[in-house]
Amino acid sequence: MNIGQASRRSGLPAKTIRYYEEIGLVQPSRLENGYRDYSAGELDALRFLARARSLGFSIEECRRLLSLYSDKSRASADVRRLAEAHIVEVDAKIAELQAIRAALARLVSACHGDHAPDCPILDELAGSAA
Amino acid sequence: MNIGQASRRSGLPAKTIRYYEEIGLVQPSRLENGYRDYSAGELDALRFLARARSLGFSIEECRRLLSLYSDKSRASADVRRLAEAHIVEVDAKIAELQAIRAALARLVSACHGDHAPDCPILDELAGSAA
DNA sequence: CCTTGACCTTCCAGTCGCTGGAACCCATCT
DNA sequence: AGATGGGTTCCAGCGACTGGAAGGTCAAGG
Repeated sequence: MNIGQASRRSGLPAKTIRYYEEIGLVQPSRLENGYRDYSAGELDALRFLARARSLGFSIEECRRLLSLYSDKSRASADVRRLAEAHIVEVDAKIAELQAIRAALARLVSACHGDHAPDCPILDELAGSAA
Repeated sequence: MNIGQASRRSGLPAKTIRYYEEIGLVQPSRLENGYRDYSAGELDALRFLARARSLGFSIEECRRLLSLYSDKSRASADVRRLAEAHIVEVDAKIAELQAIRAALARLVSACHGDHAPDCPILDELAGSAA
């Protein structure tokens, strides 16, 4: 199957699929005319990547996951460890964003938002307490 | 004040401060020896930037905020609009991360995590339901 | 046979917000 | 004079793509 089909069936842009080949994630064979030719297994790998990336795994984590995926002797504990470590990262990001959100909400609620030039948001960004 | 002091007092790395100059955010005058010389106002601007960036405003949003900050005739409603738009973005990111977190937690809880090679996490990433 | 249009190929540059490093200048202390 | 610790410039690289130019390939239509 050519890259256009692989793109449609995996949901990944063709550019991204080429990029994944370049960095050694999924390397298809080529037809005589030079076109990439994706096997069913390679399409599976692309779909796998699309899902793992959408869950926020980095490319290097995806590479690990892919190799565990194709390693028949892997221990599921390895995979679980990777996923758990990733949850910890996600939790940290959520907490950070929630703190940011709270700070912003406080700023906005302090701001009358009219046509007068004095603005507590700018005042606070400029100097007093963070 | 030289860049080292400005860095210590603003909390921004010197490299970052030089970068901000390069992109036209804060452009200090120079001493005879070529060293950057930050005024009190420029230090304020750097602190302002440090805070706004830590709240997740993009560089371009910071540029807007800085210009509102130095615009005596601005309406605080303009600032408020920017902050509110930013909250909407932050909320969207939080929601996305929470969805990701839930999906990961579900995967992890389905995985026995032992030394056997079958692993529901990989199975699910590979193909069935997302 | 020629053209059109949709594909495919490669390669290079740009995104965002820094960050690291090389190579060099300047200031101060011993 | 030399060591240390500033400062300066410029170039390259991060992650994970994305856009665009320039050109090869393929199937269908006039």
